[in-house]
Amino acid sequence: MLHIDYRDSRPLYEQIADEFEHMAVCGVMAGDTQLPSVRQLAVDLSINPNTIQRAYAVLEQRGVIYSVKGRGNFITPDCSQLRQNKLEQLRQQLIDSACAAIKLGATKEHILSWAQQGITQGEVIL
Amino acid sequence: MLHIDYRDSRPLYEQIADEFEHMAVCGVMAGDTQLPSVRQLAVDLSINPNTIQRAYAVLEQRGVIYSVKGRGNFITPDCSQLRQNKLEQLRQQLIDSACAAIKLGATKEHILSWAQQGITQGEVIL
Amino acid sequence: MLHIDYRDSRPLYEQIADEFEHMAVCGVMAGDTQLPSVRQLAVDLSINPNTIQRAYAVLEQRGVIYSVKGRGNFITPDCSQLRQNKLEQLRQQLIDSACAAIKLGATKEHILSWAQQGITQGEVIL
Amino acid sequence: MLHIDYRDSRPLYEQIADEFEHMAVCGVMAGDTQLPSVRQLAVDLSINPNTIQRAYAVLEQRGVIYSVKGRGNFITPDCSQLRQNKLEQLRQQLIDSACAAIKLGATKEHILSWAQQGITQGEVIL
DNA sequence: GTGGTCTAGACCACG
DNA sequence: GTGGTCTAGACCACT
Repeated sequence: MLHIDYRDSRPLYEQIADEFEHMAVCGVMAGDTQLPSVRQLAVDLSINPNTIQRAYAVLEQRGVIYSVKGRGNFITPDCSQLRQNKLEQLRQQLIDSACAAIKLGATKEHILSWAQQGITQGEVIL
Repeated sequence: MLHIDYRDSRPLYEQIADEFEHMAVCGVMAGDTQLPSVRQLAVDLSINPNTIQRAYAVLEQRGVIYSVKGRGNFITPDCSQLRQNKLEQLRQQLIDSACAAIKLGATKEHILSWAQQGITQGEVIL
Repeated sequence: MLHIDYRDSRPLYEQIADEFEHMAVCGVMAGDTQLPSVRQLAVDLSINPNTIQRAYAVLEQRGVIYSVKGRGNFITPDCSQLRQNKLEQLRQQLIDSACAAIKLGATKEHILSWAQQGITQGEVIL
Repeated sequence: MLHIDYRDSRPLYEQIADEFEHMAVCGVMAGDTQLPSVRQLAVDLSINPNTIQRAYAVLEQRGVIYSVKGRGNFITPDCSQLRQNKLEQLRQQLIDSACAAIKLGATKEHILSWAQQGITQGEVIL
C-alpha cells in the first residue's frame, strides 16, 4: 500500500509518482505490471481521481509507465535506462554533499566514514 | 553582490536567505557584520522590499542573523552551532545517497570513489 | 501476422486498420483477397472482437475493403484511387515539412539533401 | 491573438501550447517575454483557467517557458536548442514522407519537385 | 495581482 | 470497465 503524508510539502501527485517510480526502478514492480486503476487508487487513498491521473501522467512523461486507453497503466519493461538516470542523480548528490562538507571544515576521514555508514546501511536492508 | 536566478523554482526570499546563510556559515561574512538594509537591497536587486523583509525574517528565525530595531540586521557571532547543524544535514544527505545507490546496485567501490571525487573537488576550491 | 504495439498511443483499432491499409495500398495484399474473419483475428491477436469489428468498419469507410454479408471482408480491387490519395497526402506532408524547416532557417541545400536521403532510403528497401 | 479550433481532435491545452511554442521557436516572441497570465488568457479565450494552466505546464516541461510564482510565465531566452530539436523533427518527417512516397511508386523527380515546392513556399512568406 | 494544487463532477473515447 | 479532457470553484504560496 502506498503511503501518503499530508504534512509533506511536496504535492500529493508527486509523492504518489515518486513512490511508484521507486518501486519500478527497484524492481519491486516488474515490467508490464499493471498499476491500480485511477479510480480504484483514488478511493483506496481517499484522494480525488484527478490527482491520481496527474501522478500517472507525470510517470508516463518520465518514462516509468505507459498507458493504454481502455486497458490501464503498466510499468515500462525496460528499466535499465531509468536505473542509470537515478544512479547518476544519486552520484551527483553524493559528490555535492561531500564537496560542501569539505568546504565547511569536515575532514577527509569524516566523509569516508559517512560513506561507509551509508554503504553498510544499504547492504543491511538487502 | 547577491545572485538571483528568476528561473530557479525556489522562491526569491528563499534564494536570498540561502545565499546569506551560506556566506555566514562559510565565514565569508564575519560575526556582527551588518547586512544591507531592506530598502537598499530591494533597490539593488530591483525586488519588492517585502521579499527582502521575508528573507531576513527567515534568517532571523534560523538563527543566522539578529536584528536590532532602528539599527539594522547583523550576522550572529557564534556560528559554530550553525555550522554543526549544516554539517549534520550534509552527513545525513550523504548517507542517504550512498544507501539508496547501494540498493540500486552500485558497488561499495563506486560509492567510495564518488566520495573521494567530492573530497578532491571540495579541496581544490579552497 | 499483424503487429500490435500496446505501448503505441494510437487506439488498437486504428493500428489494425492502418496495417491492413498499408498492405492493401502497397500491393502486399492483392484485390479481392479475403481478410481473416473477425472472430479468427480476435483470437489470433488475443483482442476483443469488437475492436476488430471496428477496425474493419473503419477500413470499409475508407474504401480499402468491402464486406459481403455471410461471406467475409475483401480488399477493394481498384487500389489506384487509394494510392493516389495516399500519395497526395504524403506530398502535402513533405511540402509542409520543407516549408516549416525553411522558416526555421534551414537552407535550400539542407532540404534537398534530406529529400535525397529519403529517396535512397525508400529505394534501398525495395 | 491565439486561434483555438474546437473541431480539432487535439486537446485544447495542446493546441494552446503548440501555438506558443511555434511563436517562441520562430522568434515571434523574444526571450524573457512575459506570456499572458493564466486567468487573463482564460477569460480572453473563454476557457477554464485550469486548461491554460495545463498548457503552460506542458510548455514548461518542454523547456519553452519558465514560470515564476507570483510573477508570471516567460519565454525561455535560449531557444537555440529548441530550434534544433524542431528542425531534427521536421527532417525526420520529411525523410519519412519521401521514403514512403517512393515505396508507393513516386519517382525521384516527383519527390525533388515537391521539396522544391516546399522551399519556395517557405521563402515566399519570409 | 501571480502561479500551483486539489476537489468535485461531467463527458468522451477505447476495449 | 479503462484512461483522458474539460469545467467550476476553492485554497495556498509568492511578489
